[in-house]
Amino acid sequence: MAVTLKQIADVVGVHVSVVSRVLNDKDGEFDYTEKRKKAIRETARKLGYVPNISARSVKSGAFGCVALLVSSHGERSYLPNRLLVSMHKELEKNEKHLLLTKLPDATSEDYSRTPTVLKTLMADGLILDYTHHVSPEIISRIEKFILPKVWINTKRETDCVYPDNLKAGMEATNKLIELGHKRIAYITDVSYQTSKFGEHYSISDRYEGYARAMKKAGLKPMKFDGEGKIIGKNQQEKYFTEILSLKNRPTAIVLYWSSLVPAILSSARKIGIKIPDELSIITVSGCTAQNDGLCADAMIEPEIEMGKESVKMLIEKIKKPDKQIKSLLLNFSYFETGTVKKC
Amino acid sequence: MAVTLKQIADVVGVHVSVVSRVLNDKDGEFDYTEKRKKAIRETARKLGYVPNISARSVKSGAFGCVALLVSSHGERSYLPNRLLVSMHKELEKNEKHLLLTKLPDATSEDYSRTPTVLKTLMADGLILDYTHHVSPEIISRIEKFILPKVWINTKRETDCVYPDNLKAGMEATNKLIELGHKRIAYITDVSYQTSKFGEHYSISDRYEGYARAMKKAGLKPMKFDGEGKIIGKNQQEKYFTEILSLKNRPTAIVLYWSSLVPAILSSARKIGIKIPDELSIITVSGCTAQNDGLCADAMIEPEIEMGKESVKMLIEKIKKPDKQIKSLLLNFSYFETGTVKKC
DNA sequence: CTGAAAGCGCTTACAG
DNA sequence: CTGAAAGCGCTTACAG
Repeated sequence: MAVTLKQIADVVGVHVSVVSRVLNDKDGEFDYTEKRKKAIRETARKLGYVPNISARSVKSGAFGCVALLVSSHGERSYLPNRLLVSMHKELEKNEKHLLLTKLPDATSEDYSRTPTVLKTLMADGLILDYTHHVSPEIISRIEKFILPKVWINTKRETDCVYPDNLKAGMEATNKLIELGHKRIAYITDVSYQTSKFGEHYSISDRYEGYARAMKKAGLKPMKFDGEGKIIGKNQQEKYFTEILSLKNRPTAIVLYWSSLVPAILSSARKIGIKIPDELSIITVSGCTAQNDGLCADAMIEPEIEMGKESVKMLIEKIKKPDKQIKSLLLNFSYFETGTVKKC
Repeated sequence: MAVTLKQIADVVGVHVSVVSRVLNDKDGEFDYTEKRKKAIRETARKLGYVPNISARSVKSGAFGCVALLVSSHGERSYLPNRLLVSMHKELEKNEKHLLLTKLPDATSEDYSRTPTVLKTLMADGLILDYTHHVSPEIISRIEKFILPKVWINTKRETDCVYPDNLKAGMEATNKLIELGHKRIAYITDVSYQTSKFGEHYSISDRYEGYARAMKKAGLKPMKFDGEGKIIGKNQQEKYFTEILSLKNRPTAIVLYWSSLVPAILSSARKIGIKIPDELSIITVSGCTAQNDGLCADAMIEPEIEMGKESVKMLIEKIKKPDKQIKSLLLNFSYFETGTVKKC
């Protein structure tokens, strides 16, 4: 079906090797006549020749491709637009493509099925976008896999790029402390189910950052976690109404994730608590939330940097597969919408 | 570096063909002894054999891979999490991988550089995630490219899967009309820059849906588009304050995209307009906004369906490359947060 | 019933 | 200076 070098060679009346060299501009040391080169190039164009990358790979031993393996939970997975775009940008500089693969889901029955990228040679390296929800079997299979790899969004000593969630929790809290707040609550993401394979490191780290900042300022942590239960969408407003009706209600809130912002806002509105005058809010969220209508100040995940840095680290590892690289921590940025004020 | 069939064959003392057949379970018609088969399998495991997919592709002529080409604008591009995940899910059923490529950006200097996927055979088909910001040269090069392709998120007669933006605009408007609203405003996304290569079809279609619904109800359209100018983040609140202070101010708003929700909410709050009692809001947004803290009722883009249906269509086209398939329109869903009320 | 050989499309070291 | 041949890793039709 597809046109091959051989077909061009037959039409022009030369050997495939000549065609290959001319089309790849490797004719530097060869003195093919301009006429012949032109004939080859034109025939290639006329026939609609497109080189077959597989054949090239077999020779070169490289794939020109990096695979991103993403852990997921049902329809959700940590795969933000900005992360992908910045990975792509950095890969482009290195003339590599991006292959996307979802890791088997903890909620699915086949949660230890090995994905094809881990059973086949099809990339030069792996980026593991690992939040949680991945079975220990798969993790160990990944670790044993021959290709160079870099982890993102998880906490590892080496070969890893991840956001500094502890610092983010600390910064958000300090910001509120500096504005004079004393009763600062930390609210976990009660809308989201934890995994049977454990929690994401950000859950403990963000809280830990908050707790340290509070302790350092001599303040008592106030943590609300719904007692570990998941609170459905239509119960969330009630949940916050209870918190905001407490005798010593918090004057400021640090929120694990922005999913609960609507519930807090509408609850505050109904009770008659004005934001930011009577209640300050800082949440954590992703880059796109800034364009998608987020209504609270937020610590924004360093998705762009994570994409870029992980690719750079992987390229380095592809060049020197045995080298262990010290992990890289990334800072969050701050997004202002006006939900934070002096106490 | 990587282990090959030959190495296994040498260790076990058989021919490569035997190894290939045993490891691929193609030994049905062959009567290799259990002992030999076991030796081959164990050696493969011990050496850490992983088949090279390129070599396989060269033989089979197929790549087991579908490329997604995404148009983009700077760091932005239409690449929602749910779209990717659902594509991946459907591709997995067909044992294909997903290759991600960004199309050259209208804002970059090399906006007509052909991406490698369009110069090389590396996939069995293409999905074109085309919003706008792509140069006409590239579009025509895509159209000429030999592989089967399916377009998404754009309006084409055939080989295309796209959200019914006209209907979405109509439904949002009708919902407000049924609740008794008469002064319903349509507000464009004044925060977003249009492209030099034209607009996305959703811009005219959503408005057209709104306009038709208004007309049918005998109401006069009220369109606010900032006179075509881009309004920066710190000017948006003022923009809405002006609109909401008009003598005959709208009692309801249909919003092109959710990016402006924070500005509307805080503007309404300051003027003292209660939501939803005195102002109803319906916006349009993506799937993830539902988890990322969207604070307004919204028509949600059918990202999951678009991913699934586009892959199904492409698989069909890969089987029958010459077949033209009638385009598929998808419905938006409705996300309720409580910003809509009777007038 | 089994193994050796041909061939997929390409590139490049090597012989003439 | 040029062209034919070898070979990348794999699969499978074909000869013994």
